[in-house]
Amino acid sequence: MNKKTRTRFAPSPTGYMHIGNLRTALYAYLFAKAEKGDFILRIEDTDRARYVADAVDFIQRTLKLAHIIPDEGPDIGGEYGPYVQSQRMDLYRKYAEELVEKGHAYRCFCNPKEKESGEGHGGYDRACRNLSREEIDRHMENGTPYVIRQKMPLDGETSFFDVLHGNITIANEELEDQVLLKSDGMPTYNFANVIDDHLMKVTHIIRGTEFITSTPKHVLLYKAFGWELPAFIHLAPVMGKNADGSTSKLSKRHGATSFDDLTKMGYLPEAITNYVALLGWNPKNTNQELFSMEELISHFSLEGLSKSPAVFDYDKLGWINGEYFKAMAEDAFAKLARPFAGDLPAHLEGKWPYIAALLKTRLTRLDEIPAQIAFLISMPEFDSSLYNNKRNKVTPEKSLEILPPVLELLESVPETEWENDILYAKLNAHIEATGLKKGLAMWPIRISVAGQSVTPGGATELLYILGKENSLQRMKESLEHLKNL
RNA sequence: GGCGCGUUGGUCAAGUGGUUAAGACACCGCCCUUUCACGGCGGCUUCACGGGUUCGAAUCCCGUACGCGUCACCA
Repeated sequence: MNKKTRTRFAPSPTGYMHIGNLRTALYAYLFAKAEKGDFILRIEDTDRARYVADAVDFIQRTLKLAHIIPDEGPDIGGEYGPYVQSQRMDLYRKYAEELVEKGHAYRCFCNPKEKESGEGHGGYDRACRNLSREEIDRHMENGTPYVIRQKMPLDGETSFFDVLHGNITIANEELEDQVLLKSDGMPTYNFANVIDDHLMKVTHIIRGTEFITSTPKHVLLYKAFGWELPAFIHLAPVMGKNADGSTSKLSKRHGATSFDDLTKMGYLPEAITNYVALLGWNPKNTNQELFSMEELISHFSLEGLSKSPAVFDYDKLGWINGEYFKAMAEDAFAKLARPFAGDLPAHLEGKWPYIAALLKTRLTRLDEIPAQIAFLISMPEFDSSLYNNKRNKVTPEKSLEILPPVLELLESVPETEWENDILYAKLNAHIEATGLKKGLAMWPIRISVAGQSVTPGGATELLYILGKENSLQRMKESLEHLKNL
């Protein structure tokens, strides 16, 4: 029987879930679940200087929102805890000492500030490899601060197999004697990572491509301990598009790049996850693009991962988000969208479900709502050129003929019958009686009450939303403007 | 600069020696239509370049260019 698949997401606590990190977490999660394995969350907080309070909490909340659920982690526990590296310091020291004992590492008492500039890795660090027993003891007795460095082979090469990239080989002389244990007793990423992945029985390491060149160092560590190597999967970065058309690794200057930012703009967590999954991965044997988390899991495979960078595209995210809106039930959408509409006058508040239904198929994200409904709250200034419409052969002059009788008709409609269907039926009857084209008559009506050419909903829908009094008032004022041309 | 990784349309991408080189977003056009949207139909634009190998190459090999990563007591 094969070993149970175990993957992990190992962020440092920065209080910010970059979309690239989220994607890494998602792939690790999807793979683990596709293989019926475990996904674990581990916090890599070994850099005291960069620690951000509450960041762990933030990470957990974000993963939960994105439906990426760890099987083991800081708040969940598990067999291989603790899952926060700062709580595992004794472990790292023990293993570092073991390496020193075996001759794969050594204490280095050099002060980095003394490092000669421009000499590459050949200078200060390796000198300590040859310290005599007496010199080491003397330093220890004096309490000289030290770090533990990995003793790299000086020749030969180290290679490893990457699932995406195949065999990768790097000459050992390129590898410097990296620090394993810092002078404050904390391990470095490159050390803690190996220890924890082994101890936590991680079988597949899924992480960013920035770690590809340090992987040989990790491999050497595994070998020094005599541990079995996990599988490596190095993901290409997520890029952002720059103003000049070039691309670079997605960062804040490209706009919203955190999961949090995106949800605040009105992208659904499910839509974000769906889109992000497709940014660098494609399912085999299907052109499907809309996936629930369950479908993502059932379709996921490492073969679908792309090894070249992918550019984050807000247009496509918007399309997917829109598809999610369309798939929603009307009442659920109305409820979800309401907070984005801001304060509404009472007469609009009551009609929110109706308004939301019209908005549902027209949105790419929820924060577009205020701009879409602003005209309902107050009549915009508009130019009479809006009465021109070539398809329906409408002109301002024509409108001036059409509007007065319509106004008269609408005034006769009782408040109680002021509903879309009734209004439509009455207007339609009038239109047929006068021999007008439907589009020709509806256009000026809509413009006269909306003051803009593009609106959510047609003429009668807007009349209904605005209400009789408001509609007629707007129409009268518009008519006055038209007469004064 | 050394080393490593990458390169199919504007973007995401399928493709694993023989295809009219899928599909999606965006864009454009048409249809539908009480505007827009939705929906339907159609169009535009691609294998970075140069050499090989082969009957045949987007697919294999070698260069070149470009991009990215890395060279920390950061992860």
